[in-house]
Amino acid sequence: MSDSISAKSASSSFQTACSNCQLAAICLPIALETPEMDRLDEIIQRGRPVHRGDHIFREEDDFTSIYAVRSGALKTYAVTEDGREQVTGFYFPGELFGMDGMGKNQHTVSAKALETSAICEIPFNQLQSLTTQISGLQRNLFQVIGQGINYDRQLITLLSKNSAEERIASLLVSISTRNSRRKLSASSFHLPMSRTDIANFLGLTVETVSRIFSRFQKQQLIAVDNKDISILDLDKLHAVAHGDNKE
Amino acid sequence: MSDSISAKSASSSFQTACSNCQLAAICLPIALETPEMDRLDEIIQRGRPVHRGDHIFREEDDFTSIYAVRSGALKTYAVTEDGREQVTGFYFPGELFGMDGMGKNQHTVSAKALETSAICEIPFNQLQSLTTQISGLQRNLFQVIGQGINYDRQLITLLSKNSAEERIASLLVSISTRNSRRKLSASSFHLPMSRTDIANFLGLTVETVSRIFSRFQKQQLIAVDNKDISILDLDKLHAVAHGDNKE
DNA sequence: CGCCTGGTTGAGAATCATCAACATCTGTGG
DNA sequence: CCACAGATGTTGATGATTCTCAACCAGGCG
Repeated sequence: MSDSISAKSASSSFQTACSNCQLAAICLPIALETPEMDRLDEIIQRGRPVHRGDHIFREEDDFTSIYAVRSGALKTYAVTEDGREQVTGFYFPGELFGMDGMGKNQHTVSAKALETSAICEIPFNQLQSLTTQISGLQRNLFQVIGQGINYDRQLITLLSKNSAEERIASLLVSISTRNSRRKLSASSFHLPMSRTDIANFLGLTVETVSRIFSRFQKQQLIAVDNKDISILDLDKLHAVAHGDNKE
Repeated sequence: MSDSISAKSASSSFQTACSNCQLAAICLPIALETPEMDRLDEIIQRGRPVHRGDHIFREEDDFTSIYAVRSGALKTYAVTEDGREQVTGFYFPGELFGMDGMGKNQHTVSAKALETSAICEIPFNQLQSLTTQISGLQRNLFQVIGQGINYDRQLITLLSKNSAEERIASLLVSISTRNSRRKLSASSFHLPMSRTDIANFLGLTVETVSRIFSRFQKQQLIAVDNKDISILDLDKLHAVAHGDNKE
């Protein structure tokens, strides 16, 4: 069900103008007037839907654009020198990615669709010149970038300080929170990524992830049906995520 | 010795214009013409030297400026909900910090001097308006920010994938590399931060850090004299950092 | 139908944390 | 200038968490 939406409705779902897009408030946390929105709209390119496994860009590709997820989900990852993969992020509708390319004018990670997805491409040069014309847009852009930096910092703390249980609880809470920002269910959702991806992202092994999912289920925190997750006790899960469940 | 420099020479060392600053190439990786450099110079504020333990800014302070290290060293850190500290970075001369505030217009970390240091403050609003006037500066700014993002991503990978030995070797290699960019010795340097800070930054305990320093010393990779480090075998240390020393 | 990928579960091993004792360094006041 | 206290660093013994190796199960696709 979730991947039939974007595939078919090419002219409705995926050609929506920013001014009609329900995600605009998430992508662009400032209120733009309609004429300004339209100018932004003009530079945004909406490609055909990408399918599971397709790349939006690859490591070392030239950095030309940043991207927003319209529907679906994807991951970014880098390949370490010894050939292992490091998943650096999961992205859901309304979220921006691709800023990793700003530093060297080349992407430092690859972006791959986890399921059929629709993507908005925002050419960076054009966005940059728009920022000089639309007041507040530059500030806004810095802000969005800054949020990405803060998110990374949180991940660093998570990896550096938290146990496997805490990491996994945090991820579930994070997905739940992001879902509710998009007016979707905070308690029941489908994980688009594999256990391997989750493990990789959180710096754990698949086995550990699997075990902890089972443990959480036994503790009545969540119900797991393969990739379908129901959060049964969000408060307690939140407590586990923050390590304040022990005392 | 290292902390008597900036304390005394208020008018020479610490009032140097950007155009005379040997670090300019590191701070601002574009070549600016002299008149442009001077305009940048005008907005940059050079405060009095800060001393060990002084804060440059604190978590939740308003975000007004980004900063460059002129001399000395500092760390950024956040305090987690349960009151523990998470060190998020160490900064050496020529390096920029403070971008963490862009996301919310408030700093999300605190910045504290590890030793007597001189800091350049660059008011962000003024920098932003300069970017509209000096061609290439905006691009440059994005680039510097992007480098910060890439650095964070590397840290994420380090924390997620690497053993304690690999993390510590990586940190030593990183400091060595950054030293040589500043034309200082890549093989012999003074660590400005405590073992506790190192451990915290790398997601380890002090004991583990201490043990691994000893181990590296036994293996003739480094010589440790308290906070003075000599790298005896950089190649091998590099190999340890990348985990390709085992086979 | 059977293969192959992805996920689960178990047993044993390894790494790193914890607890504890002790050494060293710093700086402060007598 | 020395003595002492507190902070910082080192080392050892023990234990917990997580990884590794291995077997097994389930589902999707040719």
